[in-house]
Amino acid sequence: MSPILAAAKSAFHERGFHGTSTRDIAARAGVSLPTLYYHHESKQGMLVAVLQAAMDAVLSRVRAAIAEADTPAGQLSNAIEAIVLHMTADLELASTAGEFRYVEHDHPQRAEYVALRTEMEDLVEGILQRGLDAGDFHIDGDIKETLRYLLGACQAVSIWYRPGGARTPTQVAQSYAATSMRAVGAQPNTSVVLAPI
Amino acid sequence: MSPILAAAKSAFHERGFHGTSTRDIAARAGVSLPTLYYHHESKQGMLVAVLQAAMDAVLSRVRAAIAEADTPAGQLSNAIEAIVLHMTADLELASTAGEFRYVEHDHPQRAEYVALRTEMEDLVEGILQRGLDAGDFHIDGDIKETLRYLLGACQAVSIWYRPGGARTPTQVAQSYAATSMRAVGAQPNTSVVLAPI
Amino acid sequence: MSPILAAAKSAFHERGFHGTSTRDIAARAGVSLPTLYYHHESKQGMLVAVLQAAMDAVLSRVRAAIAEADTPAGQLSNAIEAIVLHMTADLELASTAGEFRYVEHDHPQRAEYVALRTEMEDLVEGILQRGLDAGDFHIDGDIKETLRYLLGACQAVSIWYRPGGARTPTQVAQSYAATSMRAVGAQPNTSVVLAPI
Amino acid sequence: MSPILAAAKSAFHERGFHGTSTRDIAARAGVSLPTLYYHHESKQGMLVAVLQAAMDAVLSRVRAAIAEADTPAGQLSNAIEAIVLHMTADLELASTAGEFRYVEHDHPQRAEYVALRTEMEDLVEGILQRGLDAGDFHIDGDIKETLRYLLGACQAVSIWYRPGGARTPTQVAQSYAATSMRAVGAQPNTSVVLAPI
DNA sequence: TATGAATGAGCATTCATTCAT
DNA sequence: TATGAATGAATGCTCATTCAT
Repeated sequence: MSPILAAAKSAFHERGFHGTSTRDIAARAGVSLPTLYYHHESKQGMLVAVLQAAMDAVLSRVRAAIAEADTPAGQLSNAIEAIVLHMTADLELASTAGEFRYVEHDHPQRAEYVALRTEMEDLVEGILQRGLDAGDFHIDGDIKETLRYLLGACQAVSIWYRPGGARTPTQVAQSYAATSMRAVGAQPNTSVVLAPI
Repeated sequence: MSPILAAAKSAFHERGFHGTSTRDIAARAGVSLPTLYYHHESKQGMLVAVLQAAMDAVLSRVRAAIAEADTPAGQLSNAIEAIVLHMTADLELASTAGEFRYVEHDHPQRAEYVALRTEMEDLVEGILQRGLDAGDFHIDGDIKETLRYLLGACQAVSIWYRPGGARTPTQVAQSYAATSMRAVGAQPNTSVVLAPI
Repeated sequence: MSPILAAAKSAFHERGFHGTSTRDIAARAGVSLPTLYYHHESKQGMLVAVLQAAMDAVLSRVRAAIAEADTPAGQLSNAIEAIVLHMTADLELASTAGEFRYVEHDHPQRAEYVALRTEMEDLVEGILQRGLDAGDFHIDGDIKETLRYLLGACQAVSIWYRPGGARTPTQVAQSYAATSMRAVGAQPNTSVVLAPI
Repeated sequence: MSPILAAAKSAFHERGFHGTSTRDIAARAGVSLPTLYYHHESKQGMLVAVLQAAMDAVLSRVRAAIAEADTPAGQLSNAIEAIVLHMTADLELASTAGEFRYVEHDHPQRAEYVALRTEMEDLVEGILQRGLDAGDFHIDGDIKETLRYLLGACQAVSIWYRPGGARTPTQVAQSYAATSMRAVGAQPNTSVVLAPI
């Protein structure tokens, strides 16, 4: 990630998209204002670039995490761990996801980002579905609602987690995975532990 | 809630605090710009007023929901339902909670808001503690982590929920309550159903 | 004309629309920059307002000038005098007509301005037509081409005329009227002299 | 004319000097921005170069047009035709003359340009003077005023003329020449017809 | 000859806020 | 209570120009 995008990421994390000025970003990146525009179309373009980097990162981690297990329970546990580890590994990056709402509807890369996000949601939904079909999971209510419940809990990690706190990323990830397993009526999976990012 | 605060609430929901201009708010409220300042100290003052209204609402509902049950399981189920119903009852109001981070640290009412929020977290944490002590709940990991897991899942409702969707507020609330019960290793509570807000 | 529009008129005259900054205008008007925007939509809005004032002025003068004569020759002579007097009376105002090309095609008032301009052209063209029909005028070539020839000569006055020069506005106007009469093959009209503006 | 100057000419025609950015010019010319500065001192330098090319073109045509006739009437008619043909032959080139006002007063080539323009004006003024002396022309008012009248009418051609319209360049030129002859009280000259450029 | 990368200065416009009424 | 009018400061962005390569 370029110094400019790293600066944008950091600024968006601290102040939000609309609370961040392009001068903020330039100062953090140690470049002049016009240099920002030599490398990026607009402030919104920087946001989209950061969002895509974040989504690329989490998506590839989730894919890998799923591939490392062969039961729905193992896959869900691994996926939740991967998502939480993504959150804690780069809080600034992960937290910008909430700023997606400020991307204009007709932005060229918006649909692309949504497609990636949908792909990730579909990956987890697929696990849920297979776990239900196999009788490994037991939920009531809508499968999509359960999906949102799980992903919502994980998303919130970026709100409260601070590095150097009482719990390590690995501890948080394992705890969230175990809680998620219970939430879908499965036995907690303890066999595989993902390495911290 | 005054027309001005209702306008602010709506604007903050749609565009975020920094994305909302005072002209936005005045136009939505149908008043002139200076009228805003007759009733409120600043834009930030309007945000704080909205946040407090939201916290007052959810806190009183959660208190009432807890009082209606006498077991940790029943209380937790009711509390989750209350929180989710609060989210769905006034999406615009509930969603502004995320804008709290933009309240300046030395704002007079900031501590007050934090105290209310802490009170609500403590209420739910107390339920968890009593449920664990009684052997009704079974979690691993930190109790505060579990608390954040549950509240994070609920908070996210304001991100994806849209009125008029496939699921009614009551359905969502019951589904979230049931999932939360499983998440803490308790039997789903089906006896009490809160009325929609 | 408001101080702001007078400032804009003067600045557009000296530096052209694109060469004029809104700070130029504000400084000339003795107001702050935002005050400009309290009274006008945009820089372009100020240009349009100035253009319309100019067109209103010349159109009403031309209408009156035509009404004061009852032969095509007298009307043409008077109309040319009126146009030239308009040019010399407020050089800054008249010279902005050339900036019309920078008004965006979809500007709300653009069509309105064009309509007024067309009305003025039609007034003069009508005189030409009646003079030709009556045998008072003798041209070869297209009537519209002759119209453009006459109006083009008059328009150029704003390029070279400077107040306080060797010739008074009245002298210029009479000279232009006489030359125009010859250009359309009519006898110079010497009976009526318009008062200077 | 180099691709860069051709691009500048076209851009200045469409948007004016101040409305044209160097990026506009570079993009039209298909070169990078610094390449512009390898070939030209500044944006203003490009304007001056275009202006000189235009003046060189019209001046040589007018000189030749005058040389082809031996009476003031013939010379004036030919000169007007030459000027109008110059306008219609390269509208973009001719129309930039109006941007001369944006050349800074101390620009090295400014005086040179003014000298050429004065030479052209003097050529036509000389014709007028000789025609008056010979009793071929009859004007009232100032000779310089008549000069400006004629040149102003011609200059305006670049404002309204569009290639492919109802009238050919030759028709316009002849019509303008004939009108100009009448304007100076001379008989229209029909003997010599300049070839279109 | 050409250009990728950079920048100080400036652009039109909007910001939250105030004040006289 | 309310607002027309105003503004200092900042906004996102572009300008003409330069420099190292």
